[in-house]
Amino acid sequence: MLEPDEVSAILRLNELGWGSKRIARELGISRNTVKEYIAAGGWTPYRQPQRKKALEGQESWLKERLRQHRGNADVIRQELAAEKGIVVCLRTVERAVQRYRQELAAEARATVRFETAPGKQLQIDFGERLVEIGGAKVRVYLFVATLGYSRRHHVRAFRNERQENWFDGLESAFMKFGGVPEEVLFDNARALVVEHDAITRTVVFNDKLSAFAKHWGFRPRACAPYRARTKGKTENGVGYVKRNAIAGRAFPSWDALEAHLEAWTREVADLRQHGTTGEPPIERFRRAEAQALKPIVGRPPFQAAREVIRRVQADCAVEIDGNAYSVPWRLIGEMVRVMIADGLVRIHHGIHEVAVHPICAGRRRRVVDPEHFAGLTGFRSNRAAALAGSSVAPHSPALLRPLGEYEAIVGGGF
DNA sequence: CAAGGTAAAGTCCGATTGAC
DNA sequence: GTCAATCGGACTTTACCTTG
Repeated sequence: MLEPDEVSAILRLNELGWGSKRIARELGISRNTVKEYIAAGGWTPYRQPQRKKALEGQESWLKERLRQHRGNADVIRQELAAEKGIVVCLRTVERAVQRYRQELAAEARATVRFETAPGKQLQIDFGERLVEIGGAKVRVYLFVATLGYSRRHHVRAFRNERQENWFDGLESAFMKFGGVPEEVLFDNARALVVEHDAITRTVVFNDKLSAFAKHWGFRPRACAPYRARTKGKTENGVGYVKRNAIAGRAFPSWDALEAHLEAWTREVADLRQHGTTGEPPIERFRRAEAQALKPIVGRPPFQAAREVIRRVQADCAVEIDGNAYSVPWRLIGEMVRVMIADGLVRIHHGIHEVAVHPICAGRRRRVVDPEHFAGLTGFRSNRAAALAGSSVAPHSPALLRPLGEYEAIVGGGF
């Protein structure tokens, strides 16, 4: 590649009538080169090698995946191979996405700097902690919901991290705040995630949560595990509760713990001068967030579509919300799936629906289908046989109710 | 065509960071 | 604290271009 002034020298000499051979000799370059530049009529910039870029045309795809995978280039490399059949080394992907990193980092900073809009987001976290209750160390699962704008907390204590407790906690938060936010951000939501792909880092919520979210009208979001905990969050809700409300305290009973959490939220957490907002959460909530939440007036609780697993008790029934619902007596001791929806309690054993009852509103009631006791006439003879020392059927029911009650039921039903 | 130049791709390695 | 994942700098190889 010649410099522009060398090329202009060629052209000048050519204009003077010099032959290409002479010019080449004079300038110490090849005749081919002289002829080429004369033909071209001047200096041409060096034509870049037309080497194909391995990731040519993938710019927007890369950008999107980079965002999706929170900056993990190796994941993108794997997806490139799997989805597009483009096999390149990690470094190549690194270089390709590098320019997008800055953009994403700037966005991340921006989302930290700019506060969440009122009513926009509720952040949920479950944390466990040993708490002294009644003199014993008890494992307590703390459910903490924090409104993004006002930073107002709602705290509940549970004995486990089961799905129904997530729902219970959320519903109680909606009740307390008097509304539903646009989205709910789940941190560490093991009980609610069906699929958590470690490679692609995608999260699939289970159907139940989807239904719950639809029922209440919020959008569920999983907090990405990638560095989300440390970046941007100045205060972790559960950590704050653990340090400030629980640490160093002992409680005489579970009820006392719950009462304390409630009072602490009201008298301490709601009133504190928040480090970032510089305002007590309760004031900020009343000023702007309360009216920004979607009202819940007239919405029934989600239990309209609940599902629980129960073991059939020895009295031929399963207990749901303090009431007992009968099932066929042969299922005593078996695990059954109970679906509570549309005013009905539907009980499944395996794939078979074995009982349907209307939901009982009260407490300590028994809802009985006499059919479930059909065949119990053999019960007395079994029992008599057992008493006589003969073999007993494996599922021979050990009924807790007085025999007379069953007889009355069976007699009344037939 | 061979030699040499350029830019992209690939390789290696140390530093950093998060999980434990 | 260790360990592993990840990133980016420095270097090497490869692909494509120009020149002699």
